[in-house]
Amino acid sequence: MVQPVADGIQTKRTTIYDLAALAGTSASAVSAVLNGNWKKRRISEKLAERIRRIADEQGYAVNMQASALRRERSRIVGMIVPMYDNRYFGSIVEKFEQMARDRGLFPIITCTQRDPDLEVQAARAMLSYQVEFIVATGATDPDHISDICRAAGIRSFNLDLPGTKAPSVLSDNFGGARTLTRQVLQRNRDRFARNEPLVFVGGRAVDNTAERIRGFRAAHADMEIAVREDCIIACGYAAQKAEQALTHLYQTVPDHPHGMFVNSTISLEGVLRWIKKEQPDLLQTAAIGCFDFDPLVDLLSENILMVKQDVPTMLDALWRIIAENNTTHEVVEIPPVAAVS
Amino acid sequence: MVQPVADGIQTKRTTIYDLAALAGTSASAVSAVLNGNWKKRRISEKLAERIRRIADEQGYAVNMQASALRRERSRIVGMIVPMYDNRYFGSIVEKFEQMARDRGLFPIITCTQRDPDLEVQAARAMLSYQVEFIVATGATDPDHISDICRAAGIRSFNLDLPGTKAPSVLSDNFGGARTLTRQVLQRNRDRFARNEPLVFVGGRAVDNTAERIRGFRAAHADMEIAVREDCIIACGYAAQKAEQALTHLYQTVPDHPHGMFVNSTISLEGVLRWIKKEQPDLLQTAAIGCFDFDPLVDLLSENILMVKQDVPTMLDALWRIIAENNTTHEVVEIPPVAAVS
DNA sequence: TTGAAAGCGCTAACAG
DNA sequence: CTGTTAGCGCTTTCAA
Repeated sequence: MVQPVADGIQTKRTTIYDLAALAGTSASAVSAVLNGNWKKRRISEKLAERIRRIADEQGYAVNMQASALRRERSRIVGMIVPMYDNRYFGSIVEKFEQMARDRGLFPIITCTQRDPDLEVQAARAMLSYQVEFIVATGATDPDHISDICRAAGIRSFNLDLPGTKAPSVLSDNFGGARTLTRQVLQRNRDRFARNEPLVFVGGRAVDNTAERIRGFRAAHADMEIAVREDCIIACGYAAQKAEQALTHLYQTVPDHPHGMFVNSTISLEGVLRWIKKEQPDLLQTAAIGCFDFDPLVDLLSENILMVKQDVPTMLDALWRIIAENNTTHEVVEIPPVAAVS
Repeated sequence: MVQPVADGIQTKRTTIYDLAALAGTSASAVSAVLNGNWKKRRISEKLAERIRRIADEQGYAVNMQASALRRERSRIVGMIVPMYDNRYFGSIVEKFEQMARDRGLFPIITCTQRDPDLEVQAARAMLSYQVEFIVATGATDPDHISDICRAAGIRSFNLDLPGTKAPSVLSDNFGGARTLTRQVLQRNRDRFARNEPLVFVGGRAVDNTAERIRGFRAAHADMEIAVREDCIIACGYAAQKAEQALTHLYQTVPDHPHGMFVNSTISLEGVLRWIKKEQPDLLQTAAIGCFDFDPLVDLLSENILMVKQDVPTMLDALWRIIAENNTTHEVVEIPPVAAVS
């Protein structure tokens, strides 16, 4: 049954039938041995050893498509992620992959460019490949993904952005933003003798950003500084949007504040571009807070304070919920950790 | 055949047999219609339409495990990538995914942490899931992956780092490094009146880094500046390694040069940390070149010149080679693009 | 102790 | 124009 070989390349893959023929036994024995449940079948140690040796020699690899079809279990787990343009999602993916592999699962990750259609398409593709569950990370429409999964009878989980139709694990955006805002206000007061509110830049005024704005307000209240409503700008995450927003703000609002709360490193990129072009000394005259972490930013200025979302703890919580397997749609909020230089 | 439903969750997935029963036709008709080759089978437009409607109503999704098993074609393609800690690999993955989807393929990406064992393990896992080919990106041992793939009868390709047993697409490391080095030397001469060689920091002294060192030397020769052999430090990519290397260099080599060629943004992170701690005015007294791009670095200083590897062109070349399907192990070198502020 | 056989869901050849 | 059937590689009963 071993197929013709040309130039060292097998045209057909080795199957358990090939191994069975080579070992003078049956496919079912080979299957049992290779799956480690041969003690249950009381296969002789000798046969087991021979089968293993031959499988090794042939470089045999089980066909998971066939195995999954028969078992009705793919061992594949899916994760949807928006982009790879920052450390945050990068570390989420790295850690998720590793934790999945540690559990004997095969992770497939798709990056959907913050595009709702692509998210849905990706979820459907994953379902076609029989994933056991989907983690929707930072999805623009998590509930839609939950609906699709539910219709297919598989579970889904939300990470980073919450939904109402599946359990969610996210940062404590309110608490994190409140602490960060307070630190920045304090530093402006102590170091720059500025007792003024901050500008808020970046994100979409729902979900996480709404929570962060709430924390932003609470911190101002804590320090008895009035929020400037005309300086809360949820212009989206893109760097260019943030840059444009600031250009516009500084043109139209002459008595603007100087310190800022920036909603992500991506938005910060735009903010810094604008600073470089229009207000090059701003980093020496006011503090900035960033709800996100990048080590390069840390080197840019002493006056940019950051919080880092606690990815390891978030993923521990996620996998705990996955393992628990109950049907409540709990929301778990993980405090970010300070990353102040 | 439609299974019991509890709480809106189907316990069993809909199959083409369910659809066939619902439509009063056969599974093969359903299959043909859903695969778009129903004109070949001359199925009536009316039946086709009914089948499509019912499939839609049921939220049917083909089981790719079964389909792949039968077709002996998975439509899955694999990519191995080292880490998600920089923009370069991030953009490679984003673009690869998109190009795979555009071709009706399903990309699975695994991040292997620059760990040779993990690379092999990942390749084997992908083969078990019947990938049609594997792209090994920045692999520590590309030829090992090629061997494994060859034994399984599937093709492999190298990206970013070359191998001898599969086609390779990489940056023109020699040319890129030569140009970048020349620019930095020139800027040191023009702006800082320094006519001295550069320190080379980061990477492993093989493959790409060896080529870059060659370009580094060539540029020095071009400008008639003698290379300082004791200042070529291929200490690995990690930020901390670069930081330690510089600390050591400046302690042991008192007459060191000031300008630098840094081999990646990750190494640059360490270099900048060292600068901040030990030589905070260095960015005002010498230029630095970085073989890699990050928009945040661009904001850090006017005196850091970068080249950006040309990911779109590299991936176009990669997919061209994949499509060509011939057996030569060509090496394609793509010039990086300037990203000088 | 072991092997034969059924069947997971799908596709394609073949037979109407 | 359409349905029946065999079989992809594997796992798991069942029978010996």
